[in-house]
Amino acid sequence: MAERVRLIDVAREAGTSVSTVSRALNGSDLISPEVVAHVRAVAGQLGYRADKRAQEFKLGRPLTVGVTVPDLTNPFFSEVLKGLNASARAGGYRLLIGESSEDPAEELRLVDELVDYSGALVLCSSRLTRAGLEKALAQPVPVVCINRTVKNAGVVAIDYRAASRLLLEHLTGLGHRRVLYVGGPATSWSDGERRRTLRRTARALDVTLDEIDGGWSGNHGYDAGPTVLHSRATAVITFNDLVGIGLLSWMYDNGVEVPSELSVASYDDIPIAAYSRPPLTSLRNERAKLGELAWEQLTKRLGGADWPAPDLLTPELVVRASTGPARRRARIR
Amino acid sequence: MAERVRLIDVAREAGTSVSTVSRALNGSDLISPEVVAHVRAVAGQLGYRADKRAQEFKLGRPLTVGVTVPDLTNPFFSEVLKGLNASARAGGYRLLIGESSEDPAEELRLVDELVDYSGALVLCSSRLTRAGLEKALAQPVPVVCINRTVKNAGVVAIDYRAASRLLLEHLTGLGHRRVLYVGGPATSWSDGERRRTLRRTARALDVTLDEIDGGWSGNHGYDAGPTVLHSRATAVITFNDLVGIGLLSWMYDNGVEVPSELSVASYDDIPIAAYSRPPLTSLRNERAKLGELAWEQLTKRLGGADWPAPDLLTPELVVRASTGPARRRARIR
DNA sequence: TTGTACGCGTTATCAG
DNA sequence: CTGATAACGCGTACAA
Repeated sequence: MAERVRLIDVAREAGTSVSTVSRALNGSDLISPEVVAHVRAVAGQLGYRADKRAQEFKLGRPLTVGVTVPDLTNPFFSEVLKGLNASARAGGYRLLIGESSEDPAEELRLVDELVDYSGALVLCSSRLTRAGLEKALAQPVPVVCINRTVKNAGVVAIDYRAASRLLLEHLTGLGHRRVLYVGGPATSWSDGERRRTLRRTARALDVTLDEIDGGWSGNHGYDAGPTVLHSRATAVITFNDLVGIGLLSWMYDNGVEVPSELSVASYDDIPIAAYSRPPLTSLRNERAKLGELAWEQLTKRLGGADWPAPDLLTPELVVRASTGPARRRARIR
Repeated sequence: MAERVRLIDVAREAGTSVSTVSRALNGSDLISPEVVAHVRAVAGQLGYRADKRAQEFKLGRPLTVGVTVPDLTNPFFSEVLKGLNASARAGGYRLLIGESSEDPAEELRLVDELVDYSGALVLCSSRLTRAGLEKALAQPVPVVCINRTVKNAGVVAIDYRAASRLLLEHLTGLGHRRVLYVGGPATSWSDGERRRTLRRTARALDVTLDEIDGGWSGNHGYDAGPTVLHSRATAVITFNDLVGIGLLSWMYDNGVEVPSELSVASYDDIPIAAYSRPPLTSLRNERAKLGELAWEQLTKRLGGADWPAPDLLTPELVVRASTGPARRRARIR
């Protein structure tokens, strides 16, 4: 374990001073080319590597963006992280991750902890209460919220109004008049938005909309099976594809034909949605782009500008075999 | 944006010195309780928060563990990250993430970059060549490899020998004598291990094993459909569940009955595997535990001990409906 | 028990 | 153009 080579070692070896070495290495403007070459040579020879931590410490805020997600294993967040990471990295920043386990209190602790090491924060699908969010925004670093609208912060979100309209219009176009929504986590803002926009659109389209609570995983969808079956809906919209696939699975296990007896559609269109039986009609959204836009907002803000207007991403309906014409259900159990 | 309160501000306000404040706050041994109380009170009142970066800078190595994964959206890695993150956090460390995009060169760059900010490194399913791995291990911080065996580093991996045996024994028990393996990414060590152990076990069980190349996503499985169908195998083992589900989907689209005409089994048993049609027979492994064990090895090592012996996790076969008795296929196209 | 002074590794300021 | 030197915010010998 060789001793770490420091700036002063290079200076000594090059027969000059630390300032010169620093300048030579950082490409300062006023310095003789020969010295630069010499210093660089010596540095290379000695295997010198600047201590990035010391640099950033000296320079000010850390080039790190702290991110919180409710659950690392949720494919939606994985892709957001992917996009955010790529952009941030391209901008010279690194990602410090925090997982709240869907727990608002934990999320607040995370924010409090991450901010100590971060120059900016991204809250992905924050589960914080309104009050909690206020506290988070009071941090001395810029904060962007993904899928959560809020004042005085960056906002990047899916346009759920458009999303819900696409879904319901598709279903009414197939003749469905009675739709059931299987919801997501109670703390999820986007679940609230989905419900709100669905209700509103349902009213406009004269569709009867019922709602039940759910969650975000396949289990939640599977467990909702009996309730769904006993409802009078001819079509179901699920919080996301995992729930949708779980529900499809229950229907299959219980001999309910999809889509002839029941249509199922969903939000997100994660890759696996194309491979369910039947393939799931879903709303494609650019999740990675959510992360990229979050980073864009951050850079602008870090550059001294005010927060840009919220970025709203309009999803696209991918129609697959899980939705079909409305028909009276053959069997009721 | 209030000015940041520093140690010296607290000292001034408390009418004492920085060292006293520092000691009081850090619970030093020799200091009068009253002073401690007083300092704490003042600090609290001023809303003092230690600059963690300065602390860590002063104290030495950063309390951060850098992690590389080939792809953030691969569910396998998500769960590893989840486990690692939870453990590391419990140990006072944070996770700095890096995604190599399945590119060995990029992974090496990542290692080189992350090490500047990390007190330890975890390479998850490293795609590095042997030489690249050598370089990575030459870093001045301890490195743990997940799903990759190597000398002079921590190693945590799935026991693929046991895994492959479980799979093949299950299939031979159903009468299959001709099995096809649909492989994963060429740079994947674990794909290599799966092949190696499958071959070896196939020989022992007198099973004919064929292999084709694939990848890690549903598309790879779907695209392998025609080749699989035209092979003479009665059972297929796929690199992972995503590939398996993609393959199932192709079989369905093309009217091939699973498992009556073809059995499909796979590695990993990600949650969605239970919801495919038919549900996928797969090898359950504790992915989160891989992360936890990696952290355990790291703490031991950071504590000054030698690297512990590699941790091998034995998977468990979850038999579902995608595997059944071998039968001559009804149709060949 | 407390305070002073120094150092962590770097960059920036200010003389020269 | 270059070299001392002062920070950045904190912990801790050493001295008192």
